[in-house]
Amino acid sequence: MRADAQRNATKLREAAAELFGERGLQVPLKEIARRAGVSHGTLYNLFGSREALIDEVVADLAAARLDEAARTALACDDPWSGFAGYVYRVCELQAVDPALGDVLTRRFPDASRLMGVCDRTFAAAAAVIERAQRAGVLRPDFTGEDLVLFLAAQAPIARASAGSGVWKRAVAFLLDGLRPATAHPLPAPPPTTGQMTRILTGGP
Amino acid sequence: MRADAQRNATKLREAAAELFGERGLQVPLKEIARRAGVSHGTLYNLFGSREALIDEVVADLAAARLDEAARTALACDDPWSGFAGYVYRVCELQAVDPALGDVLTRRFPDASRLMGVCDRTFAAAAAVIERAQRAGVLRPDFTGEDLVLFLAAQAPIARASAGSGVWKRAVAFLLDGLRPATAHPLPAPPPTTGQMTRILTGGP
DNA sequence: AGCCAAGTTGACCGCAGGGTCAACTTGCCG
DNA sequence: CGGCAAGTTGACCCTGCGGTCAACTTGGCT
Repeated sequence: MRADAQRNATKLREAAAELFGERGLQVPLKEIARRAGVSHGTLYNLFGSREALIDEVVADLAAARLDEAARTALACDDPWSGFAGYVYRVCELQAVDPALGDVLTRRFPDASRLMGVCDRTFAAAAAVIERAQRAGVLRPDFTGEDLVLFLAAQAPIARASAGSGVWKRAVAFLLDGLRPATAHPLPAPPPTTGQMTRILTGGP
Repeated sequence: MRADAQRNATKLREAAAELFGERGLQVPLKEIARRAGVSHGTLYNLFGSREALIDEVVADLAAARLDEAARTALACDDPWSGFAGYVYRVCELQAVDPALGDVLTRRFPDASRLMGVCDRTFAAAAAVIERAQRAGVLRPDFTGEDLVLFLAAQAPIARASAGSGVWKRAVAFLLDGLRPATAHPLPAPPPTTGQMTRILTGGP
């Protein structure tokens, strides 16, 4: 790869990181090219597709943050605090960085590394949940799918209320509903992972 | 108004009701015209704008359903059952009819009658909440704004999970978090109505 | 320095959406 | 039944998106 191509790729990665972070993963590619100061043709030449760019720019950063949240949660002595802190933290990440909100929704199935991050995060969330449930501090009928659906639903509100922290209230209401002592029977069976995916992607 | 214009307006209203109900209020106007079997020019000629069409087609129906839900809630002897049933009912309306989901989000500020429905619904929700709080069965720090934000966040999930009823789980978790006995202090002050509106519209 | 492959550019295509309007058709009244 | 206003049509404009590619520029090797 020639030096100028290297430079352009770097500029594009930087611009993409900025715009993804500001406005989510669906920002127009031409706008990324514009901010990077190169032609959009160059972007297509160097990356080929939005998914490839996402994989290069977002996947590692998202993985680092989400993995760290899971690690912190599991390292917490109190399983409930670990779980509650995890939910707050992931919501906060979504509030601060719109790109992270798009990770969990699986709206970019061709970004393979990102899908890997998504899968790992789902497994981590399940572990955090299970630990709390084994400790008897989290209602046993709450599933990983429930949590992901909650996070996905909150994402837009978290983004829009990043400054005021209003999203924290929704998390608090949820958490108060997840303690075993307060649990009432649920009106519907838990969604399968496939159902969850279909609901998230909006597809059939 | 000439007879053929009358007929076309009726066909357009029917087609709009169908498509709004199937796919929400942002359905392309040209598609409505296509389903009605008329030119899109006729649609613009007869209604002038999407908002006007919405006001004619959706506002009354939405008002009827939402008002009925509120009436039922207030007529319920048990304030908690009234409140809980109201939340379920509104979510169900959103699940069954995507157009209703778009009503609460205030995404069509120029549809004045629809905004009126929105305001009345907000007031009704506040009344349902207040009654339950006065009876001591609903935590006192839960506000109408909180409920609207919840409903707006759930709307896409309710739509996508209309068949399976998975959305009911989210409602159930919320309700279990709203009983006074289980309430923990909230991590953020309640949003003002203005904040809520800004969050819903995504705008500044 | 000279050359050529590597890289860049921006015009261009297709598509979809909102919106307009001159030319046409047609309901309806005298 | 004739004629005109009312109404309809679809071609057309604009914007903005993803994506392609021939023509140009330039890095860097010999």
